[in-house]
Amino acid sequence: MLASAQQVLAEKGVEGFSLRETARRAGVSAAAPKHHFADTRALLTSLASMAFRELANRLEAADRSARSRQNCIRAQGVAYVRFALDNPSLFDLMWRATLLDLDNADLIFEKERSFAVLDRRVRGRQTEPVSHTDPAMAPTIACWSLVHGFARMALDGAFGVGLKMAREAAKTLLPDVLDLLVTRDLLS
Amino acid sequence: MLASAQQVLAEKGVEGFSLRETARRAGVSAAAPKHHFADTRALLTSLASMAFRELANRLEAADRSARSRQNCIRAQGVAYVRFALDNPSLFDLMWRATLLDLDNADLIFEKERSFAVLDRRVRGRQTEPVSHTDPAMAPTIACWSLVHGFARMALDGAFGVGLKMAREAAKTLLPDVLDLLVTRDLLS
DNA sequence: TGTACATCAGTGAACGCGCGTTCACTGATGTAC
DNA sequence: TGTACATCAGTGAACGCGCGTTCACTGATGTAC
Repeated sequence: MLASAQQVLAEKGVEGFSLRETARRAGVSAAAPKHHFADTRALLTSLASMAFRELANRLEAADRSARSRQNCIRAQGVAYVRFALDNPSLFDLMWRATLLDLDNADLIFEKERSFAVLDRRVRGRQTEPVSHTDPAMAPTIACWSLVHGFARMALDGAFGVGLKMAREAAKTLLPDVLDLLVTRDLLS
Repeated sequence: MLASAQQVLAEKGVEGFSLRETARRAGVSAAAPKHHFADTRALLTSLASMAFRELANRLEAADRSARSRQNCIRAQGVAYVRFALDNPSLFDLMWRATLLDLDNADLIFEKERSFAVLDRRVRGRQTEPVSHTDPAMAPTIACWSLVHGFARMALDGAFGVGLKMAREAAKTLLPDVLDLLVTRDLLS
């Protein structure tokens, strides 16, 4: 069921997603999904949770792959954008608040985990986790915003239409952008 | 017609938008819009063009309102996020490549104009405009990404669900984030 | 100044579409005694 | 070991919904002569 849903999402995008198509893909009648998911929202929330889990894992792996703090942050940025470009529809879904059950414990947990990976590297381990809106979070928010905005713009065709051009632009542009970020030469 | 469309978009969001509802709002039959717009895409593209024009105007006004380069950039960032939070659905639409006619001359012109306002201030007037994917654009891309990402996350509920909380978070968090950007102390 | 005609925004009924959802049902699997 | 019953995923037909689109039409406005 979840596998079919992922297929449909990847092919049709968030807009084109439907329970019926998912059931069809799973080779099952239109009414069958009701036995497993109350509604589309519940199903999509499951997918989003899985996506955040995968993202957190990738960020952690990237973080482990580098030594210096700067390189760790750089690696996380690259991993973040790659995840987005590898899973455009899923990445879309993860941020569509209106389609998800934001109170879902799993979703909250994995989302928070993703965020914590970057936060730990940016603000350091010494500081206790605080609310996202605490002024102390500004550096982490800034980093996340930068990378998130880059990923979104790439996906939305700001660097050329189509995934292929987005990937190309990311390859040539993202390293420079991250360099500016970590070397603090953003505005020279 | 365009005014009704804007109303419907604001109320129902990009997903809930429909030609029929727009016609209803305009007090006109369902078939009437066909005389003015070939399809939904054409209508939405018009709305997006207007939105980019407005955004460009606001960025220009913000830029004029400050003196130093740092303050100009800061002001543009605030104006960008305010525009997004003032027009959530419209801001959504502006970046929905699948729903727009990306070849539309008006749309391209106004989008490019918006981008140029920031670029002129970040890279300076001396440099000729180049392709968005040129490595020389990295500083502008970085700034735009940061602000764009912040706006998107605020709208997507990363700082709390609902527009009210998003606005509050923007008020307390954005100045700090922009400070980090313009003082180059992003990673201390 | 008057007549004939073209243009064109809007009408209202009808169409097929895919959607989520309902409902009584079937049939396999597991469990209590 | 065998029988009776509960559970539950899946069926397939039917429902109403809002959607975009079509079609022949009406009626006002503008224009050529």
